[in-house]
Amino acid sequence: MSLDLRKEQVLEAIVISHIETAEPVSSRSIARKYNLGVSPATIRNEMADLEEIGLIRQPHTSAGRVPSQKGYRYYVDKLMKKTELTTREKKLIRAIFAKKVKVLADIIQCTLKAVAQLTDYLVFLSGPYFENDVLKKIKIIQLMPGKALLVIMAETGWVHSKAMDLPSDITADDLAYIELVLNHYFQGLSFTQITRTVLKDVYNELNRYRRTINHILEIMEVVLQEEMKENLYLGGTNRILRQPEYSDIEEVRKLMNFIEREENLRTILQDADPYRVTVKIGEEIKSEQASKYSAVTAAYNIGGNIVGTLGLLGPMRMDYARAMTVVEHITQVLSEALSEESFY
Amino acid sequence: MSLDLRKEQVLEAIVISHIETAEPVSSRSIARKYNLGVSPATIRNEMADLEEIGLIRQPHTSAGRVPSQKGYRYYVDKLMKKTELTTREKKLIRAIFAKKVKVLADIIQCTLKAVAQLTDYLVFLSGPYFENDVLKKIKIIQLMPGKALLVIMAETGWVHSKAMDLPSDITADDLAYIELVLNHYFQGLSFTQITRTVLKDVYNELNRYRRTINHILEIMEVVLQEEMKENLYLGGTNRILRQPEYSDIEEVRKLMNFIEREENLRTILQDADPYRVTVKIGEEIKSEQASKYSAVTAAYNIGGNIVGTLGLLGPMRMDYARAMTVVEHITQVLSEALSEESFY
DNA sequence: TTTAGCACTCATTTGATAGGAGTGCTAATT
DNA sequence: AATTAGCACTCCTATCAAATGAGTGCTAAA
Repeated sequence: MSLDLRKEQVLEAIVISHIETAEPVSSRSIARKYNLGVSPATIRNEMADLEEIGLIRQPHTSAGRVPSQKGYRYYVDKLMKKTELTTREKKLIRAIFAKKVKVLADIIQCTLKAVAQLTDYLVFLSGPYFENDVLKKIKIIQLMPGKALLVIMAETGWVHSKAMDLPSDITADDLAYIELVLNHYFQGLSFTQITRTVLKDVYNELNRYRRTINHILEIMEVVLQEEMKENLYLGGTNRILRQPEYSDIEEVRKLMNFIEREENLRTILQDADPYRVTVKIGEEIKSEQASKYSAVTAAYNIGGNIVGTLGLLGPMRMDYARAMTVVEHITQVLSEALSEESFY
Repeated sequence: MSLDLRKEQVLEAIVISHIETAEPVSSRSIARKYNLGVSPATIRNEMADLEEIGLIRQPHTSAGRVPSQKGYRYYVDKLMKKTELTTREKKLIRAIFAKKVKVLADIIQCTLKAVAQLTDYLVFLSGPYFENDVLKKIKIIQLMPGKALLVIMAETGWVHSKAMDLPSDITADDLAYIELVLNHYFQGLSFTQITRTVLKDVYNELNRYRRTINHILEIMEVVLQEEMKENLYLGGTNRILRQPEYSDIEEVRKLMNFIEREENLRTILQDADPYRVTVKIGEEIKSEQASKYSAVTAAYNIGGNIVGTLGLLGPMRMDYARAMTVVEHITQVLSEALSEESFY
């Protein structure tokens, strides 16, 4: 479906104006603000047509028009112009990320903070995960009697370690043997494969150390799951209250309810195209409760491998151009920050 | 200041009723619901007296009474009866904590979740910190060329480890030597002492490894700071929207603004008496913006050492008895859970 | 000392009205 | 054939007065 030029201009005017003011847009205000060189009456005619196609609608008979979900989609796909961040804003972002942060959690906090400074939407992101990371080596290092360190090294260079208690009758030789077996079974496997399969084989092989191996495998599982778990972080809850749609407390409650269920946000992130900025408008988000929201998402990477996704959630009347620019830029900065050095 | 019995009964009725309904309490409703054996007129007289002392006030001339900050304080100190959690609720808590959680972050999540199930107030807690934990031993373990693991063991049994990159020209002997020196200087010192002092001495002693030692000290600092940082966790933001005081969006904004500034919450936790459940009402919280809120806090411990504090924040019209019970019980469960085993 | 009774206050609800923004349609204009 | 001026019509919103009712304070009687 494609519209003639003037219809597009009218639609664009309606979308832009409504995004800005949150109010229905009247034919007169379009004639005034956007120089289309025609009278309100003409615009009204066009509006009637646009409404028939379903791109805009009227909240009630004597009101102006607001874009429909379809209208926003048309706008995003065909009319929207890309925007840029100001140099000031870019500087701001650099400044936030500039602090030497060595811990993953801090970088995530920086990200949330940066986005919150740039938009009044909800920010959420799935923490880096390494489902496909491949295990390079396992080490068990005895720290003192009854206490050892389990170290898991991955191909990507990430190292995970966790302390654990040992039965007192385990000797250094035992540990060395266990380490050998574990490496034999697990080396070269991806994290997913490890948790799914081979566990049983190992268990049998190391039968005589049952108590210890149980413990070790349990801890390995914890570590791996920790690593593979796509942690979800959320921010901007205060900011979004500035959006006029949330001057009604009921709407706020609904929104809070929606984001309270983590899987809602997870789904949005998972449904995103990993290779480009994705825009989901209203019912395009696969969740009944989300029919009034829109989400803009983009993936971020470490050294080129996609490891997580960042998203903005806001009312359907979202500044899509802005949101896309922000999401794109931030994921890029985030990727760089993560790729720069090895983290814990 | 002490009141005669009937005044106390009236005050108690007003507080309880207002906590329940969030509405001003009339003399008639007291006469009806609480059998004081007197007429509304008598109660009105008592109310006039109570108002004069400043324990209650009238929102406007023809309205009932609501407790004042002083009134709540009197109630909490002298009238309030302790409540108990139902066995059902206790079971619920057990269930939430029962899942095998090995990671600190998970336990915190459990805590937030449990409290959110039990009350409709904001929950927040300062994560366990170990300012006074004493360093037992440092180990540097080479994993592969250019990569080593820095392990910090504390007297409490907690073990922290972090991977780091090494200059390629460092030998195993070098590392052993560095380890020796570090232990020599740091062993037996508390984490606070380590970050504050001795760093310089070490730096001089290990001058010839400057590049490496810089790196190691930096990482040590990160680890220790991570450990000492009183992390702040927050939950229940949705739940508190159920409180009728937050059916006005402006109030919500103010509240969000208040909790957005972490130091506000930090201050509340720091001001708490570590040895008992603390109740701060209205202006007793040292923050201008908090004059309409109340907070109930209690500390939790690991093996008897206090390591953090948990708090509830709500409107002044808070169910103090309930809040205190919940806070007390949860901190206890949390302490047990944390003391049970060694975590990462 | 208590309480019935009543006048008084003031927030809230209700209903009616006016105003205004905006549309849709028709007929005139270009 | 396309545009537009003009006007009737719709429906939301603001305003105001009046009614309502909850609750008090005070006085006088019990």
